[in-house]
Amino acid sequence: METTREHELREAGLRVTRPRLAVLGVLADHPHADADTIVTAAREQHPSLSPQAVYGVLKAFVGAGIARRIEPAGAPALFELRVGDNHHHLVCRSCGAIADVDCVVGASPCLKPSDAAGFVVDEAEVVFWGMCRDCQVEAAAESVQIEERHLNEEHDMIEEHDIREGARA
Amino acid sequence: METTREHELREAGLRVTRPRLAVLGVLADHPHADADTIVTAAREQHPSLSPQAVYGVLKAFVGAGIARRIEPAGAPALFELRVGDNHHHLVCRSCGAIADVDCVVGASPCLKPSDAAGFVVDEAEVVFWGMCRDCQVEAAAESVQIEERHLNEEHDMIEEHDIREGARA
DNA sequence: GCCCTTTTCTTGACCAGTTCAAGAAAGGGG
DNA sequence: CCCCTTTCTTGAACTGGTCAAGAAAAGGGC
Repeated sequence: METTREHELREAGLRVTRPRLAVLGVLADHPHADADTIVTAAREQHPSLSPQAVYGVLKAFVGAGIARRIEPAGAPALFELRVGDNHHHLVCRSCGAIADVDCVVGASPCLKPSDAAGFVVDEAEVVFWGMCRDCQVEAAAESVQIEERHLNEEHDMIEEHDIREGARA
Repeated sequence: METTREHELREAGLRVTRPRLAVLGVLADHPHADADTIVTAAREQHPSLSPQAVYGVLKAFVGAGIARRIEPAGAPALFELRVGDNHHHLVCRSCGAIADVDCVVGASPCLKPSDAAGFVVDEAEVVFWGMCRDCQVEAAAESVQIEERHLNEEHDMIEEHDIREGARA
C-alpha cells in the first residue's frame, strides 16, 4: 500500500483518490511533466482518467502546496513536486528540457529588485534559457552536416530537421 | 512625417508599412501591451487592421530584434520595445500590472546558475511576483471592510483557515 | 459495516490566444 | 512605372485549458 503517498495527500488536507495517487506517482517519476504527459502516464494505473480530472488534481495539488506550476514562455505548463525551496529552472530552447537549479543566492526571496516601484514582492522567479547538452551535440552534428553539404554541393538536401525528441519530462 | 519610426523599421531591415508604423506607435505609448490592446489601439490609426496582421507584425519585430516578447505565467503575451538591456519585470499578481526593473547585477546575462547541468545559458529571465501599490491599497481597504462585517455580524465563525499565503519565494 | 453529505471525477461543451493558409494588396528596386 | 517579393486581409483551425452538470466515490457518524 502506498501509505506514504496517501499520507502526503492527507497531510495536505486532500482526500485520497485513485486519480490523485496516480498523478502523484507520475510527478514523482517525471519531475517536470506537462498535463498531457501526466494524463498519458497516469492512465497506466488508472485507464479511465480524464484530462479534466488531471487538471483538477493538479489545481488541488498546487492549491494545497504539494505541487508547483511553472510556465516557461511558449510551452504548456509543467508541474513539479519540489516545492518550498524556491529553486529555479534551466530551459532548453530547442527541446524544452528542464533542469532544476538551486536558488542562486540561497535563501528566498533570493533576489531583491533594485527598485520595486511600489510593489511588494513575494517571489522572484528565474528562468535560465539556453541549450541542453544533447541539443548542443545535435546542433554541432548538424552544423558539420551543413558543412559537408556545402562541400559535396549539388546533392539533394538531407532533411534532418524536426528531430525534436520530447525530452521534456 | 514619422521619418524616425520609418527609419527604425528600415534600420531593422523591415519594410515600412502602415500596420507596422501603427503597431510601433502603440508600443511606444504602451510599454507592455498585449496583442489585443495593440490591435484596438492601432486601429485608431489604421481601422482595417486585423489581429493576424498584428501577430505578424509583432513576430517580425521580435525577429528583427526591435521588440521583445514576454509571457508572464497565466497571462497573454506582452510586447515591449525596450530591448538589448536585459532588464526584468515586476508583475502584479492581482491586476497584472507590469513594471520594468533594471538588471539586478547589471550586465546580461545578469545571473549565472550555480550548476548549469551541462546547459549553455544565454539568458537569465527574472520575474518578480508581487502586488502593485494600487492593489495593496485596494486589498487593505477590502480587509477593513471584511473586519467591519465581522464585528457587526452576529458572531458567525471567523473562518481563518486556508490563509496559506503564497509565500513561495 | 452502512448511510449520508461533501468532494471529486467523468463527459462534453466551450473559450482565449495564437497560428496556419490562400489570395489580394502594397512596398520598393530596377 | 513595372514587376517581383513581402505583407496584409479574411477565414478557418489548433492547442492548452476552463466551465458546468450529473455520476461516482471518499470518509465521518451511527
